This record gives sequence, structure tokens and C-alpha cells, in this order.
Amino acid sequence: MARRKDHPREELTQLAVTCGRELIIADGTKALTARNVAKAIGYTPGTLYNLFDNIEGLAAAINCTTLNEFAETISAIRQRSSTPQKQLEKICHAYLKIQQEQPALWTLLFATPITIKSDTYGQAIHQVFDQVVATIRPLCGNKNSARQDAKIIWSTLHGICLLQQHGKLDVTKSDTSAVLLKRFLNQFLNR
Amino acid sequence: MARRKDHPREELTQLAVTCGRELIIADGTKALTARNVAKAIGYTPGTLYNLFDNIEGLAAAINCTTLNEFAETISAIRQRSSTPQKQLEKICHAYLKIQQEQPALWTLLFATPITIKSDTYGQAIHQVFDQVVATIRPLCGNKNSARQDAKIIWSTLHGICLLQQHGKLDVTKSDTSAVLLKRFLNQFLNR
DNA sequence: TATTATTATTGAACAATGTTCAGAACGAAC
DNA sequence: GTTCGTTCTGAACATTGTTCAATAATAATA
Repeated sequence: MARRKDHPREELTQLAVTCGRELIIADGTKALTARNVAKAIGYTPGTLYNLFDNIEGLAAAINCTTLNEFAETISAIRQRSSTPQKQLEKICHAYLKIQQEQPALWTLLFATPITIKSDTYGQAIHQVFDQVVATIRPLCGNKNSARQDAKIIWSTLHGICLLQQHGKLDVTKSDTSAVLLKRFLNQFLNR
Repeated sequence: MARRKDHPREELTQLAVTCGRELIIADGTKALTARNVAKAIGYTPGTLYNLFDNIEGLAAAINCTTLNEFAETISAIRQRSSTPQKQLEKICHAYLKIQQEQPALWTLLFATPITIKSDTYGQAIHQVFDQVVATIRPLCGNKNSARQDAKIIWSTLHGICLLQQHGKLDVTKSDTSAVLLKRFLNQFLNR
């Protein structure tokens, strides 16, 4: 039996998140099973249910780390880049990059239904989204329309990546997600 | 035992699709299980695997009917409405309407990963999508940009509905999917 | 130090899922 | 009536998530 307090609870939770993440990166979202994760952290399935309400709780925790990383990336972009427009473009491309480089993590985050009710999760999303709103604000008239525009841009990013993922609708060389994004931003912002 | 040829194969397939659809409408996508459908059509689970490769095959068949209905709706809109712009608006609202009135069917169609490889499925999608392209074409310069714009609009519709579904990012009364759609179309098309 | 209390962990169990397949039931053909 | 080819069954298997009484390990206490 694993020794008690080999890992304090907080550390064990973090370990589960890390191992779950690696399982997903290695073998896709379907690899995130209770038994797989338990084995990876050297415990039995039951222990996971001391750490999370259910397996969705673990998924949500993994998504939070992805979101936090993205929030960091955005923060760096906003500090470095010059104009709001340039910042926005880079943020959008950073979004696309997540899907390109970590498709499985992106899938868990944005293409897997998470029906959980968690403040932490909502906060993690807003740490990303609110920065998008703030970046757009100078490009819009008032605060309200900035939120709306942010939601629209966010939605479009989502949708473009979903098209990309399914390989449907011939997202071929000429219509890559980057091309679609560029066209969208041009037409949507230059008005 | 159910009698042989009580239903010819084609009819039985259709029955499974219809019953599966009703199960989904009644109890959500999670109700689409092999045993549930088998029970509903008065057969045993094994029989379903004579009709479909796997349960995803049934899901795909159900999605095809949803897509075909949508294609019909679009066709009617294009015949009745006046300008291409007006047509496009109505098509987009018809998309939103599917999610509003049949959320579970919409979820199966657009928010559930279907990894199947089927010509029929691809055709059904294109029967919808190609009409969107055709509608947009008069609003664009050339054919290529029409396809790109159609993909962008399609993506945005997707994304807006996903926001709506998750209830994330405060899609409140003031920022309904209809409001976001209107703003998007205005800014994206009136350039 | 010995005993008790607390807590973490196990591991076996349950229900529900998709899926397979040998064999039974059936209709048709001869 | 016998045979043949389908269709359908229903029991099985593997995997899921999830629970929970029992147990082992530590902490607290006498």
C-alpha cells in the first residue's frame, strides 16, 4: 500500500493533474480514465475520488492548467506587442497554436462537454477571456460592445479550430485556420 | 423472437434512426445507447450491429437526417427570400433555431466528436454548406473568397452556439446568440 | 510505551457501456 | 421434408465510472 502522507493532499492532486495531462498528450483524451491515472500516480482508483468529485473534476483541473498557461501567454503578448490590433492578432494566433501543438489538450478544453459547476474553472476562463476583452476595448467604442466583440472573436476561433480538427469542409492548404483567421480579423475589425 | 423480415433491412435501419432520434430528444445524447435503441425498436443489441458498424454509425445516420432537414430549410429560405443578404441572415437564424428548439440534436450534430469515415455523412454536410457558399457568392468577389467567408460564418455560428450551450462567458439577456450573430454579420459583411 | 482515534488507501464490488459471436429460429428453395 | 442461407438472439467479455466496508498507517492520548 502506498504510504500515508507520501504526498500531502495538495501535492497528490497536482500529481494527478500532471500525470493526467501527460496521458492525454501521449494517447489522447480517451486515455484519461480513472484506472490509468491511478496507475500513473501509483495509487488505486478509489484514491482519485478523495481528490476529485468525479473524473470530470480531474478533467476540469487539467483544463485549468491549460487555461492558466494560456493566460500567461496572453499576458506576455500584451506586455510586449505594440498596438492593440497587433496584440489581438498574436493572441488569436496563440490560440491556434495551442490546437496545433497540443491538439489533445485543446480537445479536452474546448471540444469536450464539461458539465461541472466550479468557481475555479470559471475564474480560469475569465483570466483568459477578460484579457481578450481588455485588448479589444481600445478598438471599440464602449465597454459593452467590447465584450460582445470578444465573444464573437472567441466563438470564431473555436469554430475554426473545430473545422480544422474534424478535417471537414476541406480545410486544405489554401484555407488553413491561419488564413481563415486573418481574413476574419481583417473584415471584422477594419470597418 | 422478432420475426424475420418483420422489417426489411432498409426499413429497420430507418426505424433505428427514428427511435434513436426520439430517445435523444427525450433524454439527451447520453440516452443513445445500444440497449436503449434496441429496446425501442423491439430487437436486441446484437441486431443493431447488423445495421451499423458501431454506435457512432447510428449517431452519424441520425445526424444525416438532421442535416437533410436543415438543407431543406435552407432551400426553402433561398427560394422565398429576396436579397442574398436577407437569405444569409435567415439561414443563420435557422441554424440558431435548431439549437434552441432541438438542443440535444444540435449537440449530437455539432458538439459530439464523430470520428467516422463516411461518404454519406460528408455529402449531407455539403448539401448544407454548399448552399451557404452559393448564397454568399453574390456578396463576395470571387468563388474562393466565398468559400472562405462561408467557413468563417459557419465557424462563428458554431462557436456562438457552443457559448450558449455551456452558459459560459455570461451569454445573458443582453448578449443572446441572436444579438451576437447580428453584430457579427453587420461587421463582417458591411465592409 | 501501549492504547486509542483518525485518516488515507485499498481492492473488491456494482452498474452501465460497447461489442462479439456461436447457435437458435426462421423463411425460402428444392 | 430436407436443406440452405439469413436474421436475430442472448449470453458473454472488456472497459468504463463509482462506491464503500475493511484495513493499514499515522497521530493523539493515557
